[in-house]
Amino acid sequence: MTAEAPSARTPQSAKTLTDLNAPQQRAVALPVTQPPTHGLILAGAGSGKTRVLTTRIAWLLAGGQARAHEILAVTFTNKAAREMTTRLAAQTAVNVRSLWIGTFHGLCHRLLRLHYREANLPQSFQILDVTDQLAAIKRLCKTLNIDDEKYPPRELQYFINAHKEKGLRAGEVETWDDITRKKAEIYAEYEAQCQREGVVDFAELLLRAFELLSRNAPLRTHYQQRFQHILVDEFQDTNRLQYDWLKLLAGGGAAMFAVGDDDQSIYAFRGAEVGNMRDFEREFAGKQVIRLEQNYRSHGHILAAANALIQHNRERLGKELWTDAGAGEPIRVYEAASDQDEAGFVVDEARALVEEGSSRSQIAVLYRSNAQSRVLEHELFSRGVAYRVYGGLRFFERQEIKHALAYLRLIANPDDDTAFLRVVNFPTRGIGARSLENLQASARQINASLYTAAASLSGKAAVTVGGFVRLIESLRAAIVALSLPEQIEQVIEHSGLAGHYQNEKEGQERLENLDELINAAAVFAGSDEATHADESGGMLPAFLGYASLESGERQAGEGEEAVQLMTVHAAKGLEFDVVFITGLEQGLFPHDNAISDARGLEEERRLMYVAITRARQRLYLSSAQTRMLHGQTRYAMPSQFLVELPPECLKLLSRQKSARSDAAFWREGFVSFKRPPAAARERVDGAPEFPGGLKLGMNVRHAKFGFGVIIDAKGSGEEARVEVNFGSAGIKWLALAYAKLESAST
DNA sequence: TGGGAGTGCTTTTTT
DNA sequence: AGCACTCCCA
Repeated sequence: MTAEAPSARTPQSAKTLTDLNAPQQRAVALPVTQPPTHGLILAGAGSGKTRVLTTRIAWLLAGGQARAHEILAVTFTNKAAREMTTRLAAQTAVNVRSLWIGTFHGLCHRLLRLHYREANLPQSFQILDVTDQLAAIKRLCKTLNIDDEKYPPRELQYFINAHKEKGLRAGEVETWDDITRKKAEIYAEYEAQCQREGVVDFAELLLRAFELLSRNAPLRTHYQQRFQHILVDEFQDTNRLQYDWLKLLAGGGAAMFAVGDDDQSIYAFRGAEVGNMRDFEREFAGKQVIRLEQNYRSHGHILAAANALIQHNRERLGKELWTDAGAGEPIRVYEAASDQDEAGFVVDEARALVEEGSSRSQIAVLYRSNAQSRVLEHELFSRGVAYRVYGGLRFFERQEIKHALAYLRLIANPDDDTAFLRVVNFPTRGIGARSLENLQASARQINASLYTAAASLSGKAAVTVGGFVRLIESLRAAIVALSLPEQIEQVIEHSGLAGHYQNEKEGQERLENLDELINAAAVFAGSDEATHADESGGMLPAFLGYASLESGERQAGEGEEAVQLMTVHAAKGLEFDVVFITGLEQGLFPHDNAISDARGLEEERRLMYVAITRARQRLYLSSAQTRMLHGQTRYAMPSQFLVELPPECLKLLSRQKSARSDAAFWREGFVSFKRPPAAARERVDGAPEFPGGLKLGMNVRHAKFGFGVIIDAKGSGEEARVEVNFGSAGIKWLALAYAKLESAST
């Protein structure tokens, strides 16, 4: 029961409820019962998912159904967590701070900070990000004398994380051959190293928190009784461990409210299990499945295309979006001769749109892989169109920031060998590989951290390495009484980082970033997050944790008046008036690596579904017959996804003027997805010729595989073989002596 | 110690 | 092609 007059807020809450459509209302007002009524909300793209989630929380609070501290809301990104908090603050008078809203990792981090002893961690434990983790693994391999040809550190990292995400410790790994057995051994050594150094990686945050609750009955009971309502966003992206963690927390009778869209599951490649949605349906008794299918974002043709496309997937829970907005404009399709031509087309259209009054920031250019951005950027740049690329280095990943943080980490936790090695000789202090090897050897001998070992050195190393230790000690003493931003400022100055970058040619920007770090610390110190975090262990460790979990803004400014360039993955959750989906070629989108197996292809199709549903009013689809990739020209057929779209939603654009009517025109365009385009002839000129008059890039026809494009060739005479891309029939090597290939160019 | 040359990789990515 | 990483030499 909420003590302070809920009646005062009820009218407002009732009003928000009437703003919703019927299924949204049902979801928001899912009754609070005992035993609990769980909700699985299948929320299609643009169906008001976040709104339902926050309104549900507001409804629970306003009606006195739940108290703030009984609510746990989990998201995947910090951005989503922030957005939920902001929206909620606008919707309810309850103090949003007393709710637990955060990412899986953020919440687990909080649990571990609060109960570090029970979790068997030092109070000052630090978080390893992906880069730190890889460095730690490389270092481990070196100490253990592991052949990094046979066991590449990256593979080991994947191996370790994949198992942690399934909830498996090194001892629980299924070993069926020597390689796996060895990897499991390294995994065990890695765990021991992390434990010794007092560091946890991202996956460990989750696994450790899970184990903490599953092994410690009093704690488990405490949290199970506390959280009566667990709400999860983007449920389709959860991995096994996250799902188990949720189940464990909900085990005491909490109501689960999971919102997700199986059709937008595009992270299986990194461990997300859509199957969790099916499992939820099976495992949570007393659940209600509610479908949100009304789309408030896109015009009709765009939605029709998305629906038609996704229907080619077999593994679905089933859902069909509809809108009461009109059909809108047809989807514009353009088949370019080359990637440069494609870029030219995009920029032509974008400029025209801007001239007609469109905002540049409402135009997004999407692509499957980052490598594709180069050509687009070049064209936008040379023709003076402002643009922003998403992706790339983020603030807390910058070299100078990581250096500064490493000093701070070492001050907070001297056992952090990763941090030690990062800055022991940066800026250079004459500590070379040789002295470090000696140091590592003596550290191993006395089973202590590098820092501890460094303190007991003698001889020349005592001067250099010992000097570094004394530097850290004096920094720690000097900053102990200072505020967080002052602490960081001191460390940057007296570690020698500032001096180093002042002398460096390109150091100016780095210095500015270091200033920005001080700024970020000041902002952090005044935030709610800091108040939460400071409950356990002081401001500095709290800030370091924040810096690891919140990698910071991408370079791109979201609202800026610039055309937005990003991968389809990065576009998930965003929407734009105008969207270009580029590079729709078989082998690129869907990507080669995914085409061969059905599950991979379905994920690619979901990716395409996500891309299409980003568009509000206008959607462009483009492909290129020729593309420079990895320094080589590649030829490809248009993507099979183009063929899977309903032709009546499409309009083919062409550089050539046609006397024919629009309708006849697109019809011909549609056919061209199945038959090699006539324009392909142009690119055959100049290509090397092979026996039988065939050339690279030529369109051919095969009795069984149908139409295709020659993309490579080997050998000559009787031995001559060509590689042909047959689109949806796949890519095949054919011996010219046997395969009857006929030229299909007219 | 730092830079230049040689080598290999290259889908998507948050925490 | 472009980038990150390693190795070797001055």
